[in-house]
Amino acid sequence: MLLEIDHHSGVPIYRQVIEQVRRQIMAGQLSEGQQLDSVRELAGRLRVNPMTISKAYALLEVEGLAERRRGIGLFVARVQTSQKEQTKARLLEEILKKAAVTAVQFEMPEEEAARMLVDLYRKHDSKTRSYSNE
Amino acid sequence: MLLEIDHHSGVPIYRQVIEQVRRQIMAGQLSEGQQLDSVRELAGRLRVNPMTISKAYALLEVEGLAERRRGIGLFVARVQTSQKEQTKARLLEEILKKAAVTAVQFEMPEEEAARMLVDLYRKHDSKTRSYSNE
Amino acid sequence: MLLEIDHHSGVPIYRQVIEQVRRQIMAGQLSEGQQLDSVRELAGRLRVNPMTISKAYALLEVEGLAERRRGIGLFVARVQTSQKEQTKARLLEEILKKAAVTAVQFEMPEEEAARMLVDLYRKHDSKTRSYSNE
Amino acid sequence: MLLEIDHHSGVPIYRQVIEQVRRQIMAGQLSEGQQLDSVRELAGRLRVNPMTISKAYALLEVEGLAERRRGIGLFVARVQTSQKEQTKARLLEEILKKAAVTAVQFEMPEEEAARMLVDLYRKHDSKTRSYSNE
DNA sequence: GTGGTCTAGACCACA
DNA sequence: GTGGTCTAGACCACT
Repeated sequence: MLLEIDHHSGVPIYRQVIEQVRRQIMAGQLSEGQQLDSVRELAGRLRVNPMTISKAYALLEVEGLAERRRGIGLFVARVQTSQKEQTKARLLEEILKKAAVTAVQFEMPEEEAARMLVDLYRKHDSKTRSYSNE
Repeated sequence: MLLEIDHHSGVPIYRQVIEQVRRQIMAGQLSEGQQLDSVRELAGRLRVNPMTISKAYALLEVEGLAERRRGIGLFVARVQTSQKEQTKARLLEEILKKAAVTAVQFEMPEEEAARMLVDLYRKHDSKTRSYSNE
Repeated sequence: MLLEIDHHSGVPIYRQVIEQVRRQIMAGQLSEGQQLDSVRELAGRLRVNPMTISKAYALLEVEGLAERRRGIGLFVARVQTSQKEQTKARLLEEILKKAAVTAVQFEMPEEEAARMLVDLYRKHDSKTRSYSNE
Repeated sequence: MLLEIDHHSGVPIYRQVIEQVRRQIMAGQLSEGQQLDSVRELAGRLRVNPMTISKAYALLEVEGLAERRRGIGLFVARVQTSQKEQTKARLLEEILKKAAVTAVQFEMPEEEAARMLVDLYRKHDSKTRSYSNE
């Protein structure tokens, strides 16, 4: 489970954890039934207070994305594929819209914005693939 | 000076003000030397406490984007064009990168992401232009 | 953390706090990573409103001299030694220059100015040392 | 009458005016009976609001350093030599003390502080003399 | 426990 | 008229 915490972003740590776990579940990088890192392990690795992780996990459970199995740990819950697709589409549209609005406001031509997006896409894609080959 | 405050976003009001004024300065919608709305006027219009606006303005001054002239008001500061362009480019790249990463993670093909971006661009662009024609 | 506030100087309290904390950090009396007094504690001790202290701390953070760790407290940030030395040298030169200009303008001979400076230096130095021996 | 206003120092303009005129009177650069620049002229030259200069002049009059002759203008008042010397000594001690305290706090050796003071003294002195020869 | 944000309202200083 | 400062007190979020 790869998580990156930015201590200086102003975004609460527990939210960063939720956000990233949620994304990975949506993207299928964390699949149904898979066990999440234990609170202690994750807290130790990220060097944050265990209570913070515990809070994030509790909220993921409330959200229905994770299930607690007593005495064992937390597992990725079953999510309707349709709902998953819907959420993914919503998140994508949100972020693309922000990008579009910024480009319009700063007067970057649409072709240039699209080109830049594709460039960044390819750069990130190849990096990701090389990781998954390791 | 058009500002929109979302009281339910969780983002502090003063930060929303800073963010939007900063963007408008960068985009040239607020030009060098132009006077900003007075603290009291803006506070009245947005229905927030004057101190909240004052805090936002103070931080814009610290950031070097605005200059206070005592007893007169707050004015858009002189910003090096090169620095402005640099900041704009950085902001654009940041947001486009987030979009690209999301698209990769959710396995949306690059062409589709680019097409969606252009769609949203045009939609927002035409909306903006119709405003400025009013 | 020893701070002295002069309520009658006309200098805003939050600025006096910033100024003194900044100096102590520069002088190494507050060292990297050290925790500052909590907002409430300092406010109580100095008998001022917590918001006033909070404002000072927020600006120290903007200045890069302090780091907030949410829910924990404020800590002295890591400052490059070279930058620290530079700042100290600048501050010293500024104040010495003001003194020199005044002496020239009031036609006090250079030897007398230097002698007076050394006298005052020793007086203050011995006072400081006796404090630290308590 | 040479005055320099720093619009970014945070010190009120009228105080900067008072401060500098007072110093020049103390130093004898403005001598008893000499006429001060008119409010309009000085305001025009410094590019500040005439009311600001007017306020400064009024306070100099209250302080007894200047005398208003109706219909003519403002003149440097007669000041007891003893009082003048006293004020000069006080101002000098104040500024030298600040320098000494800073040097002690930043651990600059007294000899180095004294040497630096003398250097700055000579530099400023020679600059001043060359001006007065023009 | 920590700091952050906001309000309502007062008073000051500046131009 | 402008912005700056401070207070008292409430409520929130984070650890």
